[in-house]
Amino acid sequence: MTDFGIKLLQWYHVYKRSLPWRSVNDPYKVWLSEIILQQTQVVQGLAYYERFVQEFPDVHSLAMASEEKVLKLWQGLGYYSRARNLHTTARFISTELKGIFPSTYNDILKLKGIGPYTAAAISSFCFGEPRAAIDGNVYRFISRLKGIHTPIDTTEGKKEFALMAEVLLNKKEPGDHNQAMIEYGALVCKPANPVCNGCIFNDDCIAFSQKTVSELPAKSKKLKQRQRYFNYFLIENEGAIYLEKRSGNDIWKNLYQLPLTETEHEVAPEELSGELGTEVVLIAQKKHILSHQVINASFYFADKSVVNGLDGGYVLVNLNEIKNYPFSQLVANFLDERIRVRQD
DNA sequence: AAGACGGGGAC
DNA sequence: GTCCCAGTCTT
Repeated sequence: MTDFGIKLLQWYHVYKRSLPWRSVNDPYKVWLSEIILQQTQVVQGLAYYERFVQEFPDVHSLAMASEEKVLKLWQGLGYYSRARNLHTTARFISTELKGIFPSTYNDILKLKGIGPYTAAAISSFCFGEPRAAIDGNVYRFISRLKGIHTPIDTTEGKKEFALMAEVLLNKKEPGDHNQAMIEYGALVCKPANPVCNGCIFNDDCIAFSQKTVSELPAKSKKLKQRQRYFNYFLIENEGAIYLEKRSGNDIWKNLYQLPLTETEHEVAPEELSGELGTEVVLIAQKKHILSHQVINASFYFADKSVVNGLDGGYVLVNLNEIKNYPFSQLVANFLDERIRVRQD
């Protein structure tokens, strides 16, 4: 056992946060927590984890649920493919594997929605398999500690960090070691304003001695945002409105929305009315900013004839049943505002 | 190897 | 505004 590993575990046992998925050994719940926490901060995922455990206490109850129920519970968390894959995998485990969660890294890795990080996390946390789990926190911690400037989002970087993480891994207690590495990155070796003064490794930290902490970890890509223009139509029909289920490989797949036409540019209400052959009235405009695209949304009152002019299948939903349908936050916020207005 | 995929927290 | 978050899948 290395000196580093001992110091890390000592720190972890004193300073670790008390989190609900840490007090269980059930691989189902650990799996659930790991999927929820992918690209998601603990504070944001906590309430979702509690609601999922409450609603689906085991893999069979999750498998039995409809996808709409699962997506509704996931609403607001983003990256909805996580929810769809979670559901698919739950059904696979419940039926094909008789409810028995796979117990090795290689078998866990085969499951849909589970990649190298999550397979290492579950296999080490639940089954004591010595696999290094490398998430964003660990990349940051190791890059600074060892002064590695190789970009973490390249094949070369992934290999280099995987090797270093394996060297550092405490193979006697891989589960606690992995959690400690992650926790140290989250609480001490933070992205902004890391607590270098209070860091128990600052004597050994290459980046600290070279004053390059703020440069690490290095990344190669810079993501670009794309502008999109969504025109939504609120079409009321005797206490009901039309909804449409999104399909195709696009954002918000399988979530519901108001009937929609997407345009290349901003379109004036008069122009839109002309193209649709019926008058539409602008209700609200909203700029919905995501990591990789900006949705410029316009919401219109429209007549039922608009639905006939658009392609796609629509369902007429009573206002008191809308709450059962999963929506993007953009549409959910609009509907919340409209319903509040209607109740005034 | 490079993009696509959400939403919110922290600064 | 910027960057990041217990990453994975598709092309």
